[in-house]
Amino acid sequence: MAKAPTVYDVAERSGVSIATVSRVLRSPAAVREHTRERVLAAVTELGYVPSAAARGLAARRTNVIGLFFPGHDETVPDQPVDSARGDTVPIVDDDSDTASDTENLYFDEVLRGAEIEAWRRGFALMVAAGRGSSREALVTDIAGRVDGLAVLARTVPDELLAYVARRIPVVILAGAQRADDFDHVSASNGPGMRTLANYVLQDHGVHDVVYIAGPTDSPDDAERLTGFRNALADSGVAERNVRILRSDFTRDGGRATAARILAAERPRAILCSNDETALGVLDVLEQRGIRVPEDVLVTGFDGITAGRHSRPKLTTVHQPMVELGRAAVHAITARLDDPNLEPQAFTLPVEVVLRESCPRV
Amino acid sequence: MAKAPTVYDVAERSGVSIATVSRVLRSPAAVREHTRERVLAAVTELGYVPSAAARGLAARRTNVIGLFFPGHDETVPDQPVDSARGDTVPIVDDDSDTASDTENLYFDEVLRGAEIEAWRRGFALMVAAGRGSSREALVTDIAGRVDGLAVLARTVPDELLAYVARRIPVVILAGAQRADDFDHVSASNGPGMRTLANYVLQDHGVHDVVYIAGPTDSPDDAERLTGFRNALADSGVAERNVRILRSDFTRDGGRATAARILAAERPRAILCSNDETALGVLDVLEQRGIRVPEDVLVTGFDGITAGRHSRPKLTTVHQPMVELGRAAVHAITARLDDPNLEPQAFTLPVEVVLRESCPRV
DNA sequence: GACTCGAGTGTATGCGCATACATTGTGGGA
DNA sequence: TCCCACAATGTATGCGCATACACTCGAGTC
Repeated sequence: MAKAPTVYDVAERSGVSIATVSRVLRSPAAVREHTRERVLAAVTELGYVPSAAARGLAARRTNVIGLFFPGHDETVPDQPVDSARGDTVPIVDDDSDTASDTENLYFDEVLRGAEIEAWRRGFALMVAAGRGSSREALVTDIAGRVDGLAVLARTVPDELLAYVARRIPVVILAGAQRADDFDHVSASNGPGMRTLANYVLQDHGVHDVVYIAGPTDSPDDAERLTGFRNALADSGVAERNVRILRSDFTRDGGRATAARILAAERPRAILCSNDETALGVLDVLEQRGIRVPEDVLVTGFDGITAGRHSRPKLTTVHQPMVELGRAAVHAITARLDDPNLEPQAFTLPVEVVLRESCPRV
Repeated sequence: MAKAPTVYDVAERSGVSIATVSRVLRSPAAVREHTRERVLAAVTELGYVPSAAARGLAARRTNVIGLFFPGHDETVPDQPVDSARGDTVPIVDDDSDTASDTENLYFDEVLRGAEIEAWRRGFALMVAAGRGSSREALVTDIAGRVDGLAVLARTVPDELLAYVARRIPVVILAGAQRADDFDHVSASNGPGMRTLANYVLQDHGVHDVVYIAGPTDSPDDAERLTGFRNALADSGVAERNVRILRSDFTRDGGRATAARILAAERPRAILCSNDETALGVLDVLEQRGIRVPEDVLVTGFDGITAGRHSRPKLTTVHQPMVELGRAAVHAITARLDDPNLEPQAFTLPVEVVLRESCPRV
């Protein structure tokens, strides 16, 4: 790596001042064509690459947006990376680990959306995982590098967000719409669940229903539960005639809860507040030879990929994850354009996706 | 957003010089504890967040690593992001699009590995998708922001990489080990396929085999094909006794190729150079009532998640994608530490994963 | 008691760029 | 013909930080 050329080198080589070089790069229209060509030629010859640090310093903005997502360091070994030794290739049996492909996929799509939208608006995207230790250091480190920050809900403690939000716009992604000063982007959890539940209660005419809620600290879950209750009201079903249980959003939790449910009288439908729970329920039902959807209807929420491949395929409410990422970036840029905006809440539309576990009637 | 405080503000407030403030943040041990505490108190009170741009400029390094991956703008609409209008939730039928979860997942895991390793080494991670248009602008834009760049193979034209590589280390991820000046990180494609093919040829004793290769411009594919040929030699099978066809790495391509294969005499095994192709083959076999593995063995390569959920589950060679990401960052940091290193090639170990489509004998 | 030495801190400078302002050149209107 | 407006370019400055170097001061050293 030779020492990187600077505007000064380019200016000297093309016989202009550094201001002109800068203008060629930032506002080409302000420079005569002849001059511009000479400068660009020098740029290419020297292999000039503008320093984003210097530009950021001078322009007082970095044109970078940060995206914070939940951490995962537990799962990766601390060992150094090694090359293969020799050509030995082990042969192992099925490695199915259903745990790993849920949140990942969710995040992957959010990232995709954020990246696309950021690029369209002329920003680069920086990513970081929220980690258990020294989270604070990470957050301020990232905060110093970006013009705005999107944070997956509950990845970062509130007081830390507040600290960062004193300097740059912060948007909270896919959590609750809380009454705080942050911008929020999320999906219509309540209406989604309400529509799906009404489909079961009315179109399928099934009133004998169990609802499996998620952890109490999840704001999404609270909204979904409310949606379910609204559906009960819509359909004229008294809440005391249905069971509402709590699980923990995991597949294992779904299995355990399904076992509890089946210990009593078997319901005609089990509505789950997320897909993983529903997959766990399906596991238990299949294992006991209970047919889905003939004996029991099952539904989830989220639209994770695994639900498309389950047996039977899972009916669910699909969240627009790519759009969530895009909306987050949109919210940040909107606030950068006008810092005095009132705190905003974007609620993105969802879709009920009917598959085998609760088919179209 | 109030104007961000700087080292000068912190220095003034805590009654020290800016040099001391800087030292408290960068090398705390060099400052007396009493002083340090005063400075840190001022930092907190003012909500000081160091400017990465200024630091990067002064220190001549950004502590950011860039990750370039294949683009995907085609799939996302250009419309602005809207909030939900009212609470209308559409109800749609199954939306299965098998296309979307392959490369994504692959990239997601690479990203995960890169992010983890970067963080461990004190770097932030910036991501960008290689896009059709104005790729050049994007690349140099990112290049100016980072200390090193990891690029998914064939995302960026070679001459552009060469341009960037004049300034910062560039590592090519998961492509061929080409004879160029870049560092390379990839998986043992050849040995992986060789081992899997030998398992079919020897352990299963199946010699009546068709091999479906991928596109000719894929270096990974070339390595896999070589691995297959080595296995033929290992097992004493003449190449003229097997068929080698070419497809395009897609599920649709797999379907079409399977149809071609079945037009002639049906083989006992079909080895595919990637998982998607294999999934397409499975589609056709199931549709024609041909049993897998009883009638035909099928294998893939990559270890994508969809292969764990297929019917039957797909035997494959699993690439360590998280490790690829980590290794890429490792390679970059190694070169930053010692720019005079010879070009390196990391080849990461793979695993043959036996599932239903070609079970353990 | 003068001297050395090192720990702790301050002063001054430059990193590479954007940009306000100054300067020069050019054509059109009076 | 002279002046002015505007286009094109140059000059000078500061963005916020890291760091080389200078400086101070107190504890040893002899």
